[in-house]
Amino acid sequence: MPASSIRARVRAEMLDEIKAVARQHLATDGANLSLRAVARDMGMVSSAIYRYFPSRDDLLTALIIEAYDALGDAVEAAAVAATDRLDLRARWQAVCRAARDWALAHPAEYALLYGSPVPGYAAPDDTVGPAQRPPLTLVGLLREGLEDGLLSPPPANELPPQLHADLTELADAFFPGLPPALLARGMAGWTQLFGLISFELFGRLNRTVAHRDAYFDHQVGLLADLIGLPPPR
Amino acid sequence: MPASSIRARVRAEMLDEIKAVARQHLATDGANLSLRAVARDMGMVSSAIYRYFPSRDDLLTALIIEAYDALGDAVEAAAVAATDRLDLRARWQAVCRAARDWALAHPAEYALLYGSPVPGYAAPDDTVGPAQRPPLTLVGLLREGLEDGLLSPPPANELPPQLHADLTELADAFFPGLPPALLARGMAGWTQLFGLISFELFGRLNRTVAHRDAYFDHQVGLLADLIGLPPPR
DNA sequence: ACGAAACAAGAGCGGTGCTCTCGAAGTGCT
DNA sequence: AGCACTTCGAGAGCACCGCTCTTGTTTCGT
Repeated sequence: MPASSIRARVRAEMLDEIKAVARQHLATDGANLSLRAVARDMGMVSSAIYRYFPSRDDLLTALIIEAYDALGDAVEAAAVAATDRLDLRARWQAVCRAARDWALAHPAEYALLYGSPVPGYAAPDDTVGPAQRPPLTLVGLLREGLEDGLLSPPPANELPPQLHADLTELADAFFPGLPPALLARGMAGWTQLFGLISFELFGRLNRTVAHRDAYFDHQVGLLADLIGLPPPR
Repeated sequence: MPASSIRARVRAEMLDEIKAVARQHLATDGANLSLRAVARDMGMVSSAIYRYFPSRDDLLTALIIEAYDALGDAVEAAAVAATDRLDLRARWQAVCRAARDWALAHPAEYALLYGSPVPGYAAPDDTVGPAQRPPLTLVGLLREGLEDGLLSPPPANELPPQLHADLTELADAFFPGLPPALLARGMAGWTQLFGLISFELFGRLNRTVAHRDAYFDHQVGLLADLIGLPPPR
Protein backbone atom coordinates (compact mmCIF):
# COMPACT_ATOMS: atom_id res chain seq x y z
CA MET A 1 0.00 0.00 0.00
CA PRO A 2 2.02 2.94 -1.16
CA ALA A 3 -0.84 5.33 -0.53
CA SER A 4 -0.59 4.76 3.23
CA SER A 5 2.88 3.64 4.19
CA ILE A 6 3.80 2.80 7.72
CA ARG A 7 5.14 6.28 8.16
CA ALA A 8 1.98 7.92 6.85
CA ARG A 9 -0.22 5.81 9.09
CA VAL A 10 1.89 6.48 12.16
CA ARG A 11 1.81 10.16 11.31
CA ALA A 12 -1.96 10.17 11.07
CA GLU A 13 -2.19 8.40 14.41
CA MET A 14 0.17 10.93 15.94
CA LEU A 15 -1.93 13.80 14.64
CA ASP A 16 -5.02 12.26 16.18
CA GLU A 17 -3.30 11.51 19.47
CA ILE A 18 -1.92 15.03 19.75
CA LYS A 19 -5.34 16.47 19.12
CA ALA A 20 -6.91 14.08 21.61
CA VAL A 21 -4.43 14.97 24.33
CA ALA A 22 -4.79 18.66 23.51
CA ARG A 23 -8.56 18.38 23.71
CA GLN A 24 -8.24 16.80 27.12
CA HIS A 25 -5.91 19.55 28.29
CA LEU A 26 -8.41 22.07 26.97
CA ALA A 27 -11.16 20.50 29.03
CA THR A 28 -9.18 20.47 32.26
CA ASP A 29 -6.85 23.46 32.14
CA GLY A 30 -8.92 25.82 30.05
CA ALA A 31 -8.20 27.74 26.93
CA ASN A 32 -4.52 28.49 27.39
CA LEU A 33 -3.24 25.34 25.78
CA SER A 34 0.39 24.49 26.48
CA LEU A 35 2.28 22.69 23.75
CA ARG A 36 4.91 21.62 26.23
CA ALA A 37 2.31 20.08 28.52
CA VAL A 38 0.79 18.15 25.62
CA ALA A 39 4.23 16.93 24.63
CA ARG A 40 4.96 15.89 28.22
CA ASP A 41 1.74 13.90 28.39
CA MET A 42 2.77 12.06 25.26
CA GLY A 43 6.26 11.31 26.50
CA MET A 44 7.76 13.52 23.86
CA VAL A 45 9.91 16.57 23.81
CA SER A 46 8.17 19.82 22.98
CA SER A 47 10.09 20.40 19.77
CA ALA A 48 8.83 17.11 18.39
CA ILE A 49 5.28 18.48 18.28
CA TYR A 50 6.41 20.93 15.66
CA ARG A 51 6.88 18.02 13.25
CA TYR A 52 3.09 17.73 13.23
CA PHE A 53 1.79 21.24 13.83
CA PRO A 54 3.85 24.20 12.65
CA SER A 55 2.66 26.30 15.58
CA ARG A 56 0.35 26.33 18.55
CA ASP A 57 -2.18 28.31 16.55
CA ASP A 58 -2.32 25.59 13.93
CA LEU A 59 -3.10 23.03 16.61
CA LEU A 60 -5.83 25.29 17.92
CA THR A 61 -7.19 25.70 14.41
CA ALA A 62 -7.39 21.95 13.98
CA LEU A 63 -9.23 21.64 17.27
CA ILE A 64 -11.56 24.46 16.31
CA ILE A 65 -12.48 22.86 12.99
CA GLU A 66 -13.15 19.52 14.66
CA ALA A 67 -15.26 21.22 17.31
CA TYR A 68 -17.27 23.12 14.71
CA ASP A 69 -17.90 19.88 12.89
CA ALA A 70 -18.90 18.05 16.05
CA LEU A 71 -21.37 20.80 16.87
CA GLY A 72 -22.56 20.88 13.28
CA ASP A 73 -23.12 17.13 13.28
CA ALA A 74 -25.17 17.31 16.48
CA VAL A 75 -27.24 20.21 15.24
CA GLU A 76 -27.92 18.83 11.79
CA ALA A 77 -28.78 15.44 13.19
CA ALA A 78 -31.35 17.04 15.44
CA ALA A 79 -32.88 18.86 12.49
CA VAL A 80 -33.33 15.64 10.57
CA ALA A 81 -34.24 13.28 13.40
CA ALA A 82 -37.64 14.80 13.94
CA THR A 83 -40.45 12.27 13.88
CA ASP A 84 -42.78 14.79 12.29
CA ARG A 85 -41.22 16.95 9.63
CA LEU A 86 -44.22 19.26 9.70
CA ASP A 87 -43.94 20.05 13.41
CA LEU A 88 -41.67 22.97 12.74
CA ARG A 89 -41.63 24.30 16.28
CA ALA A 90 -40.59 20.95 17.70
CA ARG A 91 -37.78 20.73 15.17
CA TRP A 92 -36.61 24.25 16.01
CA GLN A 93 -36.62 23.39 19.69
CA ALA A 94 -34.76 20.17 19.00
CA VAL A 95 -32.03 21.97 17.08
CA CYS A 96 -31.60 24.55 19.81
CA ARG A 97 -31.51 21.89 22.49
CA ALA A 98 -28.92 19.92 20.53
CA ALA A 99 -26.64 22.94 20.36
CA ARG A 100 -27.04 23.59 24.06
CA ASP A 101 -26.49 19.94 24.96
CA TRP A 102 -23.29 19.84 22.94
CA ALA A 103 -22.07 23.06 24.54
CA LEU A 104 -22.82 21.83 28.05
CA ALA A 105 -21.00 18.59 27.28
CA HIS A 106 -17.99 20.39 25.77
CA PRO A 107 -17.78 23.75 27.52
CA ALA A 108 -14.10 24.39 26.80
CA GLU A 109 -14.54 23.68 23.12
CA TYR A 110 -17.62 25.89 22.98
CA ALA A 111 -15.61 28.69 24.59
CA LEU A 112 -12.92 28.08 21.99
CA LEU A 113 -15.46 28.53 19.21
CA TYR A 114 -17.63 31.32 20.55
CA GLY A 115 -15.60 33.04 23.24
CA SER A 116 -13.55 36.14 22.74
CA PRO A 117 -11.15 35.62 19.85
CA VAL A 118 -7.55 35.02 20.84
CA PRO A 119 -5.66 38.28 20.35
CA GLY A 120 -3.11 37.43 17.71
CA TYR A 121 -5.23 34.65 16.28
CA ALA A 122 -7.08 35.15 13.00
CA ALA A 123 -9.51 32.44 11.98
CA PRO A 124 -8.30 30.83 8.75
CA ASP A 125 -10.66 30.26 5.84
CA ASP A 126 -10.90 26.55 6.69
CA THR A 127 -13.03 27.44 9.68
CA VAL A 128 -15.74 29.51 8.01
CA GLY A 129 -17.44 26.55 6.34
CA PRO A 130 -17.85 24.45 9.48
CA ALA A 131 -18.71 27.58 11.45
CA GLN A 132 -21.71 28.26 9.23
CA ARG A 133 -23.36 24.91 9.76
CA PRO A 134 -25.41 25.72 12.87
CA PRO A 135 -26.90 28.99 11.61
CA LEU A 136 -27.52 27.46 8.20
CA THR A 137 -29.38 24.63 9.87
CA LEU A 138 -31.66 27.04 11.67
CA VAL A 139 -32.37 29.13 8.61
CA GLY A 140 -32.82 25.94 6.61
CA LEU A 141 -35.65 24.98 8.91
CA LEU A 142 -37.35 28.28 8.14
CA ARG A 143 -37.02 27.69 4.42
CA GLU A 144 -38.56 24.25 4.78
CA GLY A 145 -41.38 25.75 6.78
CA LEU A 146 -41.96 28.27 4.06
CA GLU A 147 -41.99 25.55 1.40
CA ASP A 148 -44.42 23.49 3.41
CA GLY A 149 -46.68 26.46 3.96
CA LEU A 150 -46.15 26.36 7.71
CA LEU A 151 -45.18 29.98 8.12
CA SER A 152 -45.96 33.13 6.26
CA PRO A 153 -43.21 35.47 5.08
CA PRO A 154 -42.88 38.76 6.94
CA PRO A 155 -43.94 41.93 5.11
CA ALA A 156 -41.42 42.79 2.43
CA ASN A 157 -41.20 46.47 3.32
CA GLU A 158 -40.11 45.67 6.84
CA LEU A 159 -36.42 46.23 6.14
CA PRO A 160 -34.67 49.47 5.23
CA PRO A 161 -33.32 49.36 1.66
CA GLN A 162 -29.64 48.85 2.41
CA LEU A 163 -30.32 46.09 4.90
CA HIS A 164 -32.77 44.56 2.45
CA ALA A 165 -29.99 44.44 -0.13
CA ASP A 166 -27.47 42.96 2.31
CA LEU A 167 -29.79 40.21 3.44
CA THR A 168 -31.07 39.46 -0.04
CA GLU A 169 -27.52 38.90 -1.22
CA LEU A 170 -26.80 36.76 1.82
CA ALA A 171 -29.98 34.74 1.33
CA ASP A 172 -29.27 34.17 -2.35
CA ALA A 173 -25.87 32.74 -1.50
CA PHE A 174 -27.37 29.92 0.55
CA PHE A 175 -31.15 29.88 0.19
CA PRO A 176 -32.12 31.53 -3.10
CA GLY A 177 -35.45 33.23 -2.89
CA LEU A 178 -35.67 33.24 0.89
CA PRO A 179 -37.31 36.50 1.97
CA PRO A 180 -34.64 38.68 3.60
CA ALA A 181 -36.95 39.62 6.47
CA LEU A 182 -37.33 35.93 7.28
CA LEU A 183 -33.56 35.53 7.11
CA ALA A 184 -33.28 38.35 9.62
CA ARG A 185 -35.60 36.45 11.94
CA GLY A 186 -33.51 33.33 11.53
CA MET A 187 -30.39 35.27 12.40
CA ALA A 188 -32.21 36.67 15.42
CA GLY A 189 -32.87 33.11 16.50
CA TRP A 190 -29.26 32.15 16.02
CA THR A 191 -28.11 35.22 17.95
CA GLN A 192 -30.49 34.37 20.77
CA LEU A 193 -29.35 30.76 20.86
CA PHE A 194 -25.73 31.82 21.09
CA GLY A 195 -26.57 34.32 23.82
CA LEU A 196 -28.54 31.83 25.87
CA ILE A 197 -25.81 29.20 25.75
CA SER A 198 -23.04 31.68 26.41
CA PHE A 199 -24.78 33.24 29.40
CA GLU A 200 -25.43 29.84 30.91
CA LEU A 201 -21.95 28.51 30.21
CA PHE A 202 -20.07 31.61 31.28
CA GLY A 203 -21.82 31.78 34.61
CA ARG A 204 -24.21 34.67 34.06
CA LEU A 205 -27.15 32.56 35.26
CA ASN A 206 -25.45 31.61 38.50
CA ARG A 207 -27.46 32.52 41.57
CA THR A 208 -30.29 33.83 39.37
CA VAL A 209 -31.92 30.96 37.51
CA ALA A 210 -31.87 27.51 39.04
CA HIS A 211 -33.93 25.56 36.49
CA ARG A 212 -31.86 26.06 33.37
CA ASP A 213 -33.68 23.57 31.15
CA ALA A 214 -37.01 25.27 31.70
CA TYR A 215 -35.48 28.71 31.26
CA PHE A 216 -33.81 27.71 28.01
CA ASP A 217 -36.92 26.10 26.59
CA HIS A 218 -39.05 29.09 27.49
CA GLN A 219 -36.70 31.59 25.89
CA VAL A 220 -36.37 29.49 22.76
CA GLY A 221 -40.14 29.29 22.64
CA LEU A 222 -40.41 33.06 22.93
CA LEU A 223 -38.19 33.53 19.93
CA ALA A 224 -40.09 30.88 18.03
CA ASP A 225 -43.16 33.05 18.56
CA LEU A 226 -41.29 36.07 17.24
CA ILE A 227 -40.19 34.19 14.15
CA GLY A 228 -43.72 33.10 13.53
CA LEU A 229 -43.38 29.36 14.00
CA PRO A 230 -46.72 27.60 14.40
CA PRO A 231 -47.87 27.30 18.03
CA PRO A 232 -47.08 24.07 19.88
CA ARG A 233 -49.52 21.28 19.22
CA MET B 1 -3.54 66.25 56.09
CA PRO B 2 -2.69 62.86 57.55
CA ALA B 3 -5.61 61.25 55.79
CA SER B 4 -3.89 61.70 52.42
CA SER B 5 -0.18 62.01 52.92
CA ILE B 6 2.23 62.47 50.08
CA ARG B 7 2.80 58.78 49.99
CA ALA B 8 -0.91 57.96 49.84
CA ARG B 9 -1.49 60.42 47.03
CA VAL B 10 1.44 59.13 45.03
CA ARG B 11 0.19 55.62 45.54
CA ALA B 12 -3.25 56.52 44.24
CA GLU B 13 -1.68 58.14 41.20
CA MET B 14 0.42 55.05 40.61
CA LEU B 15 -2.63 52.82 40.79
CA ASP B 16 -4.37 54.98 38.22
CA GLU B 17 -1.36 55.15 35.95
CA ILE B 18 -0.84 51.40 36.05
CA LYS B 19 -4.48 50.86 35.15
CA ALA B 20 -4.28 53.43 32.37
CA VAL B 21 -1.20 51.84 30.83
CA ALA B 22 -2.72 48.40 31.22
CA ARG B 23 -5.91 49.55 29.52
CA GLN B 24 -3.86 50.87 26.63
CA HIS B 25 -1.98 47.59 26.34
CA LEU B 26 -5.31 45.80 26.40
CA ALA B 27 -6.53 47.89 23.49
CA THR B 28 -3.47 47.32 21.34
CA ASP B 29 -2.15 43.87 22.22
CA GLY B 30 -5.37 42.14 23.12
CA ALA B 31 -6.53 40.26 26.16
CA ASN B 32 -3.26 38.61 27.22
CA LEU B 33 -2.04 41.42 29.39
CA SER B 34 1.64 41.34 30.27
CA LEU B 35 2.62 42.74 33.65
CA ARG B 36 6.21 43.05 32.52
CA ALA B 37 5.19 45.05 29.49
CA VAL B 38 3.20 47.60 31.48
CA ALA B 39 6.08 47.82 33.94
CA ARG B 40 8.45 48.49 31.05
CA ASP B 41 6.19 51.19 29.71
CA MET B 42 6.25 52.87 33.09
CA GLY B 43 10.02 52.68 33.41
CA MET B 44 9.72 50.28 36.29
CA VAL B 45 10.84 46.81 37.03
CA SER B 46 8.18 44.11 36.91
CA SER B 47 8.44 43.26 40.59
CA ALA B 48 7.57 46.84 41.50
CA ILE B 49 4.07 46.36 40.09
CA TYR B 50 3.41 43.84 42.83
CA ARG B 51 3.54 46.65 45.36
CA TYR B 52 0.27 47.85 43.85
CA PHE B 53 -1.48 44.75 42.59
CA PRO B 54 -0.85 41.44 44.31
CA SER B 55 -1.23 39.55 41.05
CA ARG B 56 -2.05 39.93 37.41
CA ASP B 57 -5.56 38.71 38.06
CA ASP B 58 -6.12 41.52 40.55
CA LEU B 59 -5.10 44.06 37.95
CA LEU B 60 -7.50 42.47 35.50
CA THR B 61 -10.24 42.55 38.11
CA ALA B 62 -9.71 46.27 38.65
CA LEU B 63 -9.90 46.85 34.91
CA ILE B 64 -13.03 44.71 34.68
CA ILE B 65 -14.81 46.64 37.41
CA GLU B 66 -13.92 49.96 35.81
CA ALA B 67 -15.10 48.69 32.43
CA TYR B 68 -18.40 47.45 33.87
CA ASP B 69 -18.94 50.83 35.45
CA ALA B 70 -18.10 52.69 32.26
CA LEU B 71 -20.58 50.56 30.34
CA GLY B 72 -23.12 50.95 33.12
CA ASP B 73 -22.73 54.71 33.08
CA ALA B 74 -23.26 54.86 29.34
CA VAL B 75 -26.30 52.59 29.45
CA GLU B 76 -27.97 54.27 32.39
CA ALA B 77 -27.34 57.70 30.93
CA ALA B 78 -29.06 56.63 27.73
CA ALA B 79 -32.06 55.36 29.70
CA VAL B 80 -32.48 58.70 31.44
CA ALA B 81 -31.55 61.06 28.62
CA ALA B 82 -34.70 60.34 26.63
CA THR B 83 -36.63 63.46 25.67
CA ASP B 84 -39.92 61.62 26.04
CA ARG B 85 -40.14 59.29 28.99
CA LEU B 86 -43.30 57.76 27.57
CA ASP B 87 -41.73 56.75 24.27
CA LEU B 88 -40.67 53.41 25.66
CA ARG B 89 -39.51 51.94 22.39
CA ALA B 90 -37.21 54.87 21.69
CA ARG B 91 -35.72 54.56 25.16
CA TRP B 92 -35.17 50.83 24.69
CA GLN B 93 -33.46 51.47 21.38
CA ALA B 94 -31.34 54.21 22.94
CA VAL B 95 -30.16 51.92 25.72
CA CYS B 96 -29.29 49.17 23.28
CA ARG B 97 -27.47 51.59 21.01
CA ALA B 98 -25.53 53.00 23.95
CA ALA B 99 -24.31 49.53 24.90
CA ARG B 100 -23.29 48.81 21.32
CA ASP B 101 -21.58 52.18 20.92
CA TRP B 102 -19.57 51.62 24.07
CA ALA B 103 -18.60 48.13 22.94
CA LEU B 104 -17.51 49.33 19.52
CA ALA B 105 -15.46 52.08 21.12
CA HIS B 106 -13.86 49.70 23.64
CA PRO B 107 -13.74 46.29 21.96
CA ALA B 108 -10.94 44.86 24.08
CA GLU B 109 -12.67 45.82 27.30
CA TYR B 110 -15.96 44.41 26.04
CA ALA B 111 -14.20 41.15 25.26
CA LEU B 112 -12.75 41.22 28.75
CA LEU B 113 -16.22 41.54 30.23
CA TYR B 114 -18.24 39.27 27.99
CA GLY B 115 -15.77 36.99 26.27
CA SER B 116 -14.90 33.52 27.43
CA PRO B 117 -13.83 33.63 31.07
CA VAL B 118 -10.11 33.33 31.63
CA PRO B 119 -9.40 29.73 32.65
CA GLY B 120 -8.08 30.05 36.17
CA TYR B 121 -9.87 33.32 36.77
CA ALA B 122 -12.97 33.42 38.96
CA ALA B 123 -14.92 36.68 39.04
CA PRO B 124 -14.77 38.12 42.56
CA ASP B 125 -17.89 39.37 44.28
CA ASP B 126 -16.90 42.99 43.63
CA THR B 127 -17.76 42.50 39.97
CA VAL B 128 -21.31 41.22 40.27
CA GLY B 129 -22.79 44.57 41.25
CA PRO B 130 -21.37 46.55 38.32
CA ALA B 131 -22.06 43.61 36.01
CA GLN B 132 -25.77 43.76 36.77
CA ARG B 133 -26.23 47.40 35.78
CA PRO B 134 -26.95 46.92 32.04
CA PRO B 135 -29.56 44.17 32.42
CA LEU B 136 -31.14 45.98 35.36
CA THR B 137 -31.41 49.08 33.23
CA LEU B 138 -33.26 47.17 30.53
CA VAL B 139 -35.64 45.47 32.92
CA GLY B 140 -36.09 48.77 34.72
CA LEU B 141 -37.41 50.25 31.50
CA LEU B 142 -39.99 47.49 31.35
CA ARG B 143 -41.10 48.18 34.90
CA GLU B 144 -41.49 51.86 34.12
CA GLY B 145 -43.51 50.96 31.05
CA LEU B 146 -45.73 48.79 33.16
CA GLU B 147 -46.21 51.56 35.72
CA ASP B 148 -47.05 54.04 32.99
CA GLY B 149 -49.50 51.64 31.42
CA LEU B 150 -47.48 51.43 28.21
CA LEU B 151 -47.31 47.66 28.07
CA SER B 152 -49.50 44.89 29.29
CA PRO B 153 -48.11 42.04 31.37
CA PRO B 154 -47.84 38.67 29.65
CA PRO B 155 -50.26 35.95 30.73
CA ALA B 156 -49.34 34.67 34.16
CA ASN B 157 -49.64 30.99 33.26
CA GLU B 158 -47.05 31.32 30.53
CA LEU B 159 -44.23 29.95 32.66
CA PRO B 160 -43.83 26.43 34.04
CA PRO B 161 -44.08 26.40 37.84
CA GLN B 162 -40.39 26.01 38.68
CA LEU B 163 -39.32 28.71 36.28
CA HIS B 164 -42.13 30.91 37.58
CA ALA B 165 -40.71 30.50 41.09
CA ASP B 166 -37.15 31.22 39.96
CA LEU B 167 -38.08 34.38 38.14
CA THR B 168 -40.45 35.59 40.82
CA GLU B 169 -37.68 35.35 43.37
CA LEU B 170 -35.29 37.11 41.01
CA ALA B 171 -37.81 39.85 40.25
CA ASP B 172 -38.57 40.42 43.93
CA ALA B 173 -34.88 40.96 44.61
CA PHE B 174 -34.70 43.94 42.26
CA PHE B 175 -38.18 44.90 41.04
CA PRO B 176 -40.75 43.69 43.56
CA GLY B 177 -44.02 42.82 41.93
CA LEU B 178 -42.68 42.65 38.39
CA PRO B 179 -44.45 39.81 36.58
CA PRO B 180 -41.94 37.00 36.07
CA ALA B 181 -43.02 36.48 32.47
CA LEU B 182 -42.13 40.10 31.75
CA LEU B 183 -38.80 39.62 33.48
CA ALA B 184 -38.18 36.68 31.17
CA ARG B 185 -38.83 38.95 28.20
CA GLY B 186 -36.42 41.51 29.57
CA MET B 187 -33.77 38.85 29.96
CA ALA B 188 -34.46 37.78 26.39
CA GLY B 189 -33.78 41.33 25.30
CA TRP B 190 -30.56 41.44 27.29
CA THR B 191 -29.49 38.09 25.84
CA GLN B 192 -30.22 39.33 22.34
CA LEU B 193 -28.34 42.56 22.92
CA PHE B 194 -25.29 40.66 24.13
CA GLY B 195 -25.49 38.30 21.19
CA LEU B 196 -25.81 41.07 18.63
CA ILE B 197 -22.84 43.00 19.99
CA SER B 198 -20.71 39.90 20.40
CA PHE B 199 -21.38 38.64 16.89
CA GLU B 200 -20.53 42.01 15.41
CA LEU B 201 -17.44 42.53 17.54
CA PHE B 202 -16.07 39.02 17.19
CA GLY B 203 -16.26 39.12 13.42
CA ARG B 204 -19.24 36.88 12.80
CA LEU B 205 -20.89 39.53 10.63
CA ASN B 206 -17.84 39.91 8.41
CA ARG B 207 -18.58 39.32 4.76
CA THR B 208 -22.28 38.85 5.52
CA VAL B 209 -23.81 42.11 6.71
CA ALA B 210 -22.33 45.39 5.50
CA HIS B 211 -24.72 47.88 7.09
CA ARG B 212 -24.30 47.07 10.72
CA ASP B 213 -26.22 50.02 12.13
CA ALA B 214 -29.34 49.13 10.19
CA TYR B 215 -28.98 45.46 11.05
CA PHE B 216 -28.59 46.20 14.74
CA ASP B 217 -31.55 48.57 14.83
CA HIS B 218 -33.76 46.11 12.99
CA GLN B 219 -32.92 43.23 15.29
CA VAL B 220 -33.42 45.35 18.37
CA GLY B 221 -36.76 46.42 16.96
CA LEU B 222 -37.76 42.81 16.39
CA LEU B 223 -37.13 42.00 20.00
CA ALA B 224 -38.98 45.11 21.08
CA ASP B 225 -41.97 43.69 19.24
CA LEU B 226 -41.57 40.39 21.05
CA ILE B 227 -41.42 42.11 24.43
CA GLY B 228 -44.55 44.03 23.58
CA LEU B 229 -43.18 47.54 23.49
CA PRO B 230 -45.55 50.03 21.83
CA PRO B 231 -44.99 50.41 18.08
CA PRO B 232 -42.76 53.25 16.89
CA ARG B 233 -44.51 56.60 16.65
C1' DA C 1 21.56 -0.44 -1.65
C1' DC C 2 21.72 4.31 -1.33
C1' DG C 3 20.47 9.16 -1.24
C1' DA C 4 16.66 11.83 0.44
C1' DA C 5 13.23 12.78 3.49
C1' DA C 6 11.04 12.49 8.02
C1' DC C 7 11.76 12.00 12.68
C1' DA C 8 12.90 12.54 18.04
C1' DA C 9 15.91 14.66 21.13
C1' DG C 10 18.51 18.29 23.14
C1' DA C 11 20.25 22.94 23.83
C1' DG C 12 19.11 27.49 23.65
C1' DC C 13 16.66 32.26 22.99
C1' DG C 14 13.56 35.64 24.63
C1' DG C 15 9.45 36.02 26.94
C1' DT C 16 6.04 35.32 31.03
C1' DG C 17 4.09 35.48 36.29
C1' DC C 18 5.82 35.57 40.60
C1' DT C 19 9.06 35.41 44.97
C1' DC C 20 12.74 36.93 47.75
C1' DT C 21 16.28 39.96 49.32
C1' DC C 22 18.40 44.39 49.95
C1' DG C 23 19.20 49.23 50.32
C1' DA C 24 16.89 53.77 49.93
C1' DA C 25 13.23 56.86 51.13
C1' DG C 26 9.18 58.50 53.47
C1' DT C 27 6.20 58.30 58.03
C1' DG C 28 4.83 58.81 62.72
C1' DC C 29 6.09 59.17 67.55
C1' DT C 30 8.71 60.71 71.45
C1' DA D 1 15.65 66.23 65.87
C1' DG D 2 16.25 61.49 66.15
C1' DC D 3 14.69 56.93 65.71
C1' DA D 4 11.88 52.84 64.87
C1' DC D 5 8.70 51.37 61.34
C1' DT D 6 6.76 50.94 57.06
C1' DT D 7 6.78 51.41 52.15
C1' DC D 8 9.05 51.43 47.99
C1' DG D 9 12.06 50.26 43.64
C1' DA D 10 15.57 47.42 41.93
C1' DG D 11 17.76 43.14 41.06
C1' DA D 12 18.44 38.20 40.91
C1' DG D 13 16.29 34.07 40.34
C1' DC D 14 12.71 30.15 39.64
C1' DA D 15 9.75 27.57 36.67
C1' DC D 16 7.20 27.86 32.76
C1' DC D 17 6.04 29.21 27.89
C1' DG D 18 6.41 29.23 22.24
C1' DC D 19 9.66 28.51 19.04
C1' DT D 20 14.30 27.62 16.42
C1' DC D 21 18.37 25.17 15.31
C1' DT D 22 21.43 21.31 15.32
C1' DT D 23 22.48 16.38 15.65
C1' DG D 24 21.96 11.66 15.02
C1' DT D 25 18.67 8.03 13.80
C1' DT D 26 14.99 5.76 11.20
C1' DT D 27 12.20 5.10 7.22
C1' DC D 28 11.05 5.97 2.30
C1' DG D 29 11.29 5.83 -2.80
C1' DT D 30 14.01 4.48 -6.47
